[in-house]
Amino acid sequence: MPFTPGLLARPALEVAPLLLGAVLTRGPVAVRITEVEAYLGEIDPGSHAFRGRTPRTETMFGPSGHLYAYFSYGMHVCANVVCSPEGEASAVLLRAGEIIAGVDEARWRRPTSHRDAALARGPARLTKALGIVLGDDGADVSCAPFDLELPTHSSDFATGPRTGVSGVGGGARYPWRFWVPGEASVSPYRRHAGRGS
DNA sequence: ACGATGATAATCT
DNA sequence: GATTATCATCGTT
Repeated sequence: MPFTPGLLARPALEVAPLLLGAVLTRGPVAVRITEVEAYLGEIDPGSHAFRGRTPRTETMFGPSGHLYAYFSYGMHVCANVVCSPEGEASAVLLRAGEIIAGVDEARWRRPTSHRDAALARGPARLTKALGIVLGDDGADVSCAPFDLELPTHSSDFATGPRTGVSGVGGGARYPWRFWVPGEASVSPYRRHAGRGS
């Protein structure tokens, strides 16, 4: 029994700090999570689920403990851990982590990364290093090839504005990014949120 | 170190 | 047809 499933059946804002320091395994590769973002679904303008249930966001409305994987910017896959009971769309985006097992495999998948600290620094890099693909959407994180180990006690963490979220959902209004201070694998803060003009 | 830009396709309007 | 929860690369300080 890797963890108590009930722990994830709570709002994303409560689950997010629990996932810092957690270890997510997929096959031979494992990462220790160091940076996440909370998305609260229908009340959150920055969430995919803000405008209700669609085919893409279906798993976000499903039971907690499953993976919400989506395709982004034409070439990237990002992964969330679904939170809250079934029917409530709430999830935590895995933004960065440190590879602690299967480093060789991760290096092979990410040949452009020349430092190990950058192997899983960024949401799309993390999924690439773990080998998560769009087909993993809806997978149970407690079943093979996945495994999730939550830390026994929560570690220190910092919070700040979410990255890459444009419009009302971004900025200081929703400081729902959580990270482990002083971690080399945490992505640098980007202030520029929107594009154009 | 930092900022601008192109790549590239699913999803939604 | 517009938008996007991004990354790598190339330019300038």
